[in-house]
Amino acid sequence: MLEHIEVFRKKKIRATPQRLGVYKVLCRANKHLTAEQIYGKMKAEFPALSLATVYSILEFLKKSALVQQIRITFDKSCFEARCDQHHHFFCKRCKVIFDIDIPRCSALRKKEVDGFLIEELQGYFYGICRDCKNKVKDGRGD
Amino acid sequence: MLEHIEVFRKKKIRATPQRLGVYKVLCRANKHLTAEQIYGKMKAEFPALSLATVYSILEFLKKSALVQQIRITFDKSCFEARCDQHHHFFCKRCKVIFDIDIPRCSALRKKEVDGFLIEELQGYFYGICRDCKNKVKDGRGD
DNA sequence: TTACTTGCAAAAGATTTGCAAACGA
DNA sequence: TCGTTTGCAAATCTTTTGCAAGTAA
Repeated sequence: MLEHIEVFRKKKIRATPQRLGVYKVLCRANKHLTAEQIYGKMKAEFPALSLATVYSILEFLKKSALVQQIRITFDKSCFEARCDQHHHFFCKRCKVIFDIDIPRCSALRKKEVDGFLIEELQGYFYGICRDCKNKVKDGRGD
Repeated sequence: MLEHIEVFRKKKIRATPQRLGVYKVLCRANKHLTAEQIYGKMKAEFPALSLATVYSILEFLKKSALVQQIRITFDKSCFEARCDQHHHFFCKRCKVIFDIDIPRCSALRKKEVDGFLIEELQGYFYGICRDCKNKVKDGRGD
């Protein structure tokens, strides 16, 4: 796996410690974090860091196609260091977001529908995740 | 078409003028409106109306399955008086939201994937709509 | 009558902005 | 050096909340 700084160099992105920090946190977490959560995970290493900077960096990394923003709940955004096409599942019970891949669906692959040019698709699925479903089935309503 | 008030009666929903107003505005607009836009369209008929009330009514109508909320852009929610399953397309150029129906896609119909129970799906498509695409093609970059 | 709704004002929470100081290349 | 980035504080914008007054059934 390419060192994070190498990823930046390849994209000709100026590698500041804060930018690398945000990117590393997202890569390592390997899941969906809010700006606030990223900020929290960076505070130890960057005591002077400001939340506004995290937002600004996330905006920049989005434009650089290193980070993706999703808004699967109505309250706040999450970010992840994965930019290939995939979809998301939100468990209404445990509130966790899962990645889902639906490889074979022609409708989701079309680049054009009714003259509309489709550049990007975000599939947001809502329901109950496997673990929560099993808990309910077993009568463990925790 | 059922009178709006009849829809409410069938669902045993108390029919206040403001609730009917929000619902009518959404039915008549037949498109996606923000809370602010709904509020704007109602001001003439309800001078005392407050935006907080619009939000509260929208929340209520959502729970009553008369209204659906979508969040296809990162900045604000839109509401529509259509609750059947369909998806949305956001034109990056003219910023308009379109409804799209993708009838034949098995992956989108599954009720369960990998043990995950899917209760709802929001498909958000992003791209260039037909009109904007044609304008670009014709060299009319307006 | 009475529980539910509305209007209002204020609060909350996420995100953005403006600007001076700091910094990477 | 110099244009870019960061930190900070304040602003903005959407949405929510608490509560008293009003209202549909």
